[in-house]
Amino acid sequence: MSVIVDDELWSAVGDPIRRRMLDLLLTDGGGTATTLSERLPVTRQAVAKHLGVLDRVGLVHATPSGRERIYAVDEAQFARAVAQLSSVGAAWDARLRRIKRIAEAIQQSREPRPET
Amino acid sequence: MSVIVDDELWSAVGDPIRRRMLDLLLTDGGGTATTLSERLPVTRQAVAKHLGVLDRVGLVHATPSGRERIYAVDEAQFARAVAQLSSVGAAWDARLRRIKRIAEAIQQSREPRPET
DNA sequence: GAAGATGCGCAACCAAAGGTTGCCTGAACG
DNA sequence: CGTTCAGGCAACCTTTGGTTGCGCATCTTC
Repeated sequence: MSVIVDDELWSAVGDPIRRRMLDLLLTDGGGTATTLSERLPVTRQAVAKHLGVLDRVGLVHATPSGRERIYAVDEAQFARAVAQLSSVGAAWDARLRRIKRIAEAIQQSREPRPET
Repeated sequence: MSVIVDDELWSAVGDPIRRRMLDLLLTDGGGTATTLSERLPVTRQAVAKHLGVLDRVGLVHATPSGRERIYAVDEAQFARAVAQLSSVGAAWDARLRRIKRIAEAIQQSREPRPET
């Protein structure tokens, strides 16, 4: 029962800069490579590349407006990414619980009378 | 309110191969670079490097046994990683809900009383 | 409308990370 | 012993994230 996710989507949100970009885009409702780069520790070009990655997996989409390209989060796709995140978290959490339960059972059967 | 996580921990589980490795280690209760590589699409050396990364962030630890090095998941640290995953998922989920609620409110206020 | 400012895309280049092959050491076992 | 097999090391390649530099297009302002 392995945890299977869309590696492309996951790796898109796996980058810390891209996570912060998504955060900023969600907070502000949209932004350009330039405006984003002003609030990030990387150059505009780096931001542009990240936007390209996010665009390719459909997490954001651009709207040309004059000489600007305004990017906004695609909520549907973003929701899918969040769902995957949650499902992996849940699956691993469940697995941890199971392991802990088993470990306790073993310990109980081995030392029915623990001291201290 | 931005989503802040331990980037080291996150990027450790951000790699798809490392996620599958953790999966395998959890399922089997432990393993060596060699045994893991047999079930992964990469070479033993690549697996060894990944194990090094996971070891450095404390997600796994090795137990020398003869000429083997048996790796196992550190459950406490792994639990922390899972918690971070979940918290990011939850935060983004909440944000999505809020946006959707606002969007609905706007639409409602616009529909009964259209423009100007 | 021309001139400067501003936003963006492209190209070259650099460094780090993931991956590979090859080799060598050292424990296990006949 | 000699063989075998797991693991560590080193060299090298490719991808990816990052930078600088430049050119083009679009605003803006006189």
